Amino acid sequence: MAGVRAQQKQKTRQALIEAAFNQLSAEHSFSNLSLREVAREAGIAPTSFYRHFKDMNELGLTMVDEAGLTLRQLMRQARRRIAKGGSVINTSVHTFMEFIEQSSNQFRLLLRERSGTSPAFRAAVAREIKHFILELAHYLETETGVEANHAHMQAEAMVTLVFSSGAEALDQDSLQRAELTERLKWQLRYIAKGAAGYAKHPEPPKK
Amino acid sequence: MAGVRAQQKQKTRQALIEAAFNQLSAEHSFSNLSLREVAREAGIAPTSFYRHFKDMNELGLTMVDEAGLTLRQLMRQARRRIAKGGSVINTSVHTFMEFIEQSSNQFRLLLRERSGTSPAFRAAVAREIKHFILELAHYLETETGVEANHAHMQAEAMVTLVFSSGAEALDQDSLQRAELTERLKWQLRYIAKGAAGYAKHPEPPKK
DNA sequence: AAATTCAGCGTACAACTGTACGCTAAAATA
DNA sequence: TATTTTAGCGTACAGTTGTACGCTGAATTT
Repeated sequence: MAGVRAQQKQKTRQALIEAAFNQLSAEHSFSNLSLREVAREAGIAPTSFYRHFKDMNELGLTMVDEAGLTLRQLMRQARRRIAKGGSVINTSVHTFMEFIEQSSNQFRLLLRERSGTSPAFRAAVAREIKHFILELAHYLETETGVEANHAHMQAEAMVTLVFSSGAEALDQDSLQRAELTERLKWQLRYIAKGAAGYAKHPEPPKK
Repeated sequence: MAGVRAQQKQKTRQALIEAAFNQLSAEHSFSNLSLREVAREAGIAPTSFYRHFKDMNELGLTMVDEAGLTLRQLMRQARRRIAKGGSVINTSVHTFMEFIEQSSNQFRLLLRERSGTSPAFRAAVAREIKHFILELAHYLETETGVEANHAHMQAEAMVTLVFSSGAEALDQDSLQRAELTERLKWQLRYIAKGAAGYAKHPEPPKK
């Protein structure tokens, strides 16, 4: 049983999602996408939209999930690179910038809806970012021996900076982007250095 | 010459601006305000709108300016408080949180349009934030003796964190807000501490 | 082979949008 | 006082939006 029917349905569902992502851009945000335009780009009649989503809102939440998935996959990749001996800051920043370059519209969605108009959206994005933060916090705690609460605040600050730089990077060419990345790394180092003083088992002063 | 005519014009112009700010909220962002609704709330006919602004866009830019002005006034106030002997971090954070509480819709505008769909808006917001950063950078440089470039990166990171926390604070009650503020202060301290190592005239190790 | 399910379509409608155009009355100017 | 200027209004229109409703034909189930 191939399930020809269900298979086709999945396909146009995906077409809708992709059409919506395509219409996101620097000039077009989710909240002013129209159901009709999305349907048009996906190649179906406006009314057929409802066979897949009850709402534009429901589409949007699905898109947030998808963007979150991409982000999590990237994180896993970063972890692998780090495990292979890459520097944490370098690898993470570099990986994140790849995300922005390759999936800019997915990032744009997360970025904008984080402070957007729909509470459900904001919550969904916050949840995705939380993953990010928790994972980093855990890493920092075990790896640098910083106290749990401090590790969490540190992770939070770092993720905030990375996201914010990502937002700036969206508008920039690769030269500016390289400078931006350098600055970001410095800023992350400030935090790492500043937070290092709060280790669980305070190590004896170096040397 | 009171200029009765011009005076009245200014008044309804301001009414338009305030109507627009009123319609901004957690659920309503600038890009989906409608000219007609704004005109309705301001108590004028839709077509009269054009006597004051060529565009909704032009209205929006005016609003960004106004929000920026509020922000700058607040900054000046913070500086006065600091000069009177307040701690820099405490005073700044506290002042900023006042801005968010008292002018949440102005802050919402800056927050959202920073990563919004109009390049002109993004530029305008960026300009306002730049003021903020430059001023802080200058303060850090002269006051803590950190090297200029580092001072700027440090200021940038701090402003980013403050803004980001402000965004979160918008959704929260005063208890959560208090916790958030505490966390933010820690994070700022990380940065201050971490960046302190890059002073222009490296001071001899303390004591 | 007959019956059921259902993705997609076309039509239709009411609500709302931005804005062109010309009028009016009051303020400003001459 | 006579003339000009202009903020604000009402009408009008074409375009777009979301979505209710009923149909169709092919895939699926019985």
